[in-house]
Amino acid sequence: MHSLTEENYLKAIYRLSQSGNLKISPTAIAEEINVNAASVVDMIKKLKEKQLIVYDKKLGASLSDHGLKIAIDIVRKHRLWEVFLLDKLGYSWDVVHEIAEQLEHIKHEELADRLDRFLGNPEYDPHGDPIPNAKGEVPSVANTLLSEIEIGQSCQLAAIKDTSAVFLQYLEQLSISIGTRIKVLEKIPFDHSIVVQIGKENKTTVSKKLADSLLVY
Amino acid sequence: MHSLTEENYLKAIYRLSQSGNLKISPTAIAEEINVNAASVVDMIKKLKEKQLIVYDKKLGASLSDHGLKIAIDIVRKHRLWEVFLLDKLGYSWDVVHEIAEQLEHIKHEELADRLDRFLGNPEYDPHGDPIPNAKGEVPSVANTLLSEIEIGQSCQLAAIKDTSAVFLQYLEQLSISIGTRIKVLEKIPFDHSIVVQIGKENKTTVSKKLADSLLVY
DNA sequence: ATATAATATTAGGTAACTCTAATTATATTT
DNA sequence: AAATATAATTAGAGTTACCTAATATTATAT
Repeated sequence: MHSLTEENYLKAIYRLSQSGNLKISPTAIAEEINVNAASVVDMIKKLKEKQLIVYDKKLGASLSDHGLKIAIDIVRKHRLWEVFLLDKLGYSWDVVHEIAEQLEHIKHEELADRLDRFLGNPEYDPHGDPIPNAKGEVPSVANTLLSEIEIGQSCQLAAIKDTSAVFLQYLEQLSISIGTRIKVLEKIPFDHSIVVQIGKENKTTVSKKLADSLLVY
Repeated sequence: MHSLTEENYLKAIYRLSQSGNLKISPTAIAEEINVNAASVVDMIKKLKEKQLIVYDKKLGASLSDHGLKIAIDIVRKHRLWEVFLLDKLGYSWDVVHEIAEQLEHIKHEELADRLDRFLGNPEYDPHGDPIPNAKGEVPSVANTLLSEIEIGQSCQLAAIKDTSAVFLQYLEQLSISIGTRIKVLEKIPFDHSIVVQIGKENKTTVSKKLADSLLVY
């Protein structure tokens, strides 16, 4: 069996690889989970011995088949619990993540499947992230940023690239949630700010940084 | 903050005191949570320093006000999660306990209250144990054993005193669950076995040991 | 190509929780 | 009351996961 800490390292490596990180270095992992790089080196050694990852100083770390399976399983549970907390317990977007960080480590073979069925087999979590199915297959995901949408075009929010509380609270303030229709009205050359219309609301200006955190289709 | 391990020790002390244990000794705690008595002595020292328990070699351990509050909170969460697992996820009686052992340690102020509301504010868990409310008040509980019921009398199962899988599976086999009506038909002097009628079924003989594990009203 | 900066690694240590074995204290028998 | 059994405690050590500080390696810039 693998410990909670091991699971968190595997998840971190998975997330880094998903966000297109070419080389997953000890420092990158250290930043991801807020530990010292020296600790990461220790854990890399351990996970390598357990054959959950492959590590090469040049190429960085990557998950083995077994490691990937575990990581996807954690992510699946994390996202299912998020749906539960939001849909069933009425939690708000921005709190859900930290509780799911704890719930994802609850162990029981049937648990994820039962939860999945209970929630109506959702494909995406409250942040728009795809929920892997029981086989570990991951639904496809939008890969266009709001910042890439042309002037005059409309799109819908599919997912977000940041889950920090400040970010989620700001989205709430802007009345933006998954599925919200956004029309790009103008792009400011000076700082790449974008003037948008959110749903049926009046127009607002959002920063490049925000537009780079929103995935749309 | 208190660790998962500390919570488990507090819960153990609470459970021992609830089951009418006069003196809660290191050995008693050690047996309750399957650790070595020497480890318990260490932890007692720690919990005493944190003022979560009071300990006296003669009188044994007991919870302080603060310790009691924490213990009741854990028990509350444990039992609410049990209801969730049984009612919502369709788990069977005998599995529910071990998963709730993990879930009870999930931390978030509002969690227990939200779960409670979602489940419809249940007063008893699947084993018939009372669920403390948000204020820490514990609903009253039956305290008559099936073995104490007179011949000819009927009663209903209120709660059980054992949560082991073998016990729960045997109950299931006998079609006994919380609320089941049981009539005492005969008592065998030789070994104190009891002949009972379970619900509308034919009569069955159950051992003294079983009759001592069933709380009725 | 060398100096400088950044990263990776090793060495040594700490905290939490566990254990076994040895010791001391308390009960129970005889 | 002495002998014996049981329980409580202390001492010493192991494991996991973390840290800091020192060193080695690799990349970047001049």
